[in-house]
Amino acid sequence: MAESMQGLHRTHRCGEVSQELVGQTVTVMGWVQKRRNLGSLIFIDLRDRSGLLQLIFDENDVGPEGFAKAETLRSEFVIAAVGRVETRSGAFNENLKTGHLEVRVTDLRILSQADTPPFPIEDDIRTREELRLQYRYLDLRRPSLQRNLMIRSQVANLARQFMSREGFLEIETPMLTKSTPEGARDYLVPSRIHPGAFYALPQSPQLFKQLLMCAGYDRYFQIARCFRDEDLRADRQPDFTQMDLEMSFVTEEDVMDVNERLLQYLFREVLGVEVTLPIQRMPYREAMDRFGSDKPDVRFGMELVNVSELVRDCGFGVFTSALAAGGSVRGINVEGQGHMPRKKIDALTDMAKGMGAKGLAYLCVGCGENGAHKCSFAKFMKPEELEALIHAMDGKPGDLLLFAADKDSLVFNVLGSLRLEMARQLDLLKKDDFRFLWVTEFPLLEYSEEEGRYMAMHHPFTMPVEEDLPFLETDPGRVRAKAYDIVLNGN
RNA sequence: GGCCCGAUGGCUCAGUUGGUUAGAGCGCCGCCCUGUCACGGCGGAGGUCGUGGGUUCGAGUCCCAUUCGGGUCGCCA
Repeated sequence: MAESMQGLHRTHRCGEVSQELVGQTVTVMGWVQKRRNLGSLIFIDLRDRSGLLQLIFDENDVGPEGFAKAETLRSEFVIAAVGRVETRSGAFNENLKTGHLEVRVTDLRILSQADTPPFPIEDDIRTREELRLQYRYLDLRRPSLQRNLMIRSQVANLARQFMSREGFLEIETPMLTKSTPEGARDYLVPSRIHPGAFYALPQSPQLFKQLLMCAGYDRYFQIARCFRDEDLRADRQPDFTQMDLEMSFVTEEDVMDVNERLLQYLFREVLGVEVTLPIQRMPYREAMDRFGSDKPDVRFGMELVNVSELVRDCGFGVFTSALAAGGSVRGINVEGQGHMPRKKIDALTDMAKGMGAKGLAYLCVGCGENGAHKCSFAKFMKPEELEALIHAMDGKPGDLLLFAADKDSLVFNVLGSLRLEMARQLDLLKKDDFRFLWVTEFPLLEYSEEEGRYMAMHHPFTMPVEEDLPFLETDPGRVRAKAYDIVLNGN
């Protein structure tokens, strides 16, 4: 039997009950997180989006009827409680914002009873996602999810303030549109008026923002929903939100500057993290050479080393044939991991093979008997060639050197992924370390083996770098674009 | 779409070479408890082992099919 909240008015959220309110009467409403029944004393942790607050029920304060009602409280009951704020007379709970306080309840109403939830409403649960989604309204009660959506709201709010100060207009663009030739597949919506015809949902507001610039709106931004009809990944949604902006009469520098200052502002206001400007820049070519990725995680080193020239004439066929085919041989030095068990190295090899590599060459510096090297290809190389290789990799005794030999794109992919995998295994990725990076000078075009022609690497709305214009006809793959991406910790 | 993995009480999992009555922790229910906050104590309920078929004296366990889910690759600025 649910009771009405008639006549009651909430005075505070749970997390807002503070020291200054001690002695005052408050009215709080929320969900029962936890009940601790000690017989003639009942403690309830009350939850709302602001946090937890302990309620105490004593028959002397709440009366026999109220106490009997309190005894029926269970997880996720929605209740209203009136009572006096007190400093706890028992031990404090230092894990709680309100851990020194409690509310001694004088009036309790059960606004809604609840079934036992199918999974606990708390953080760090291991319940499978399918079940959480089935009970989405329960999952969304969990503090970490509430925090995510609250931060998102805060970010949107701050971004609007910032962009407005910078002279940007927030303009909404259509959802039901014609297909735009971007990389992904469009979502289609059938048209009622034109049978057989379809609207496309926008993959981005790309065309519209360019129209707005043509029309003289000068600076535009939008917190834009985008739709891409591709298969999902753990970190990929078919519809997502992006901060979209466009500016007239500006250079790349101006665009990067606004973006940098926006990020700095958001990180400062939301996380209290100070991002130092300007953000480091790195050409695409360098990012690939050093990190094997166009979105490098620069929180740690383990950079790729090109050893192609060193091994060009060595006796190891895997290396020489890859070079003969126009590829390269590159390596990474996983410092101090030379004694990694063979099984784990094999797992890395399998990972490389999964990405299309034929194998993975390894060298454990000085980890064999009597300080010899443990190495998958030592027998194909002269000792001095091996030493030169170790020297080039800056290998010290106890280091693990991993080599990939193939065409460049594959070598980058394999070593870039192994680099990240090793960093994960060695716990090198600190969560509170924020390393921004601009990757610049992306290639304009990329050769598609599937299509048998050059295609736009990012999207077809990118201006080529002026000095590369002569290569557009002769060597299209060489043309750089005025395209730049900002990367944070490899994302 | 290819390949790999999984499905056992409400949740998360264990279950040996096929062999008595399928277990654990948490949760849930009841009784007791005035300072708990992972409360504590005692007692209890709850599972046709995803579905269908097969092998066998006997299947949670082996085989086939199927459904659902996850990962990965393809795909995706």
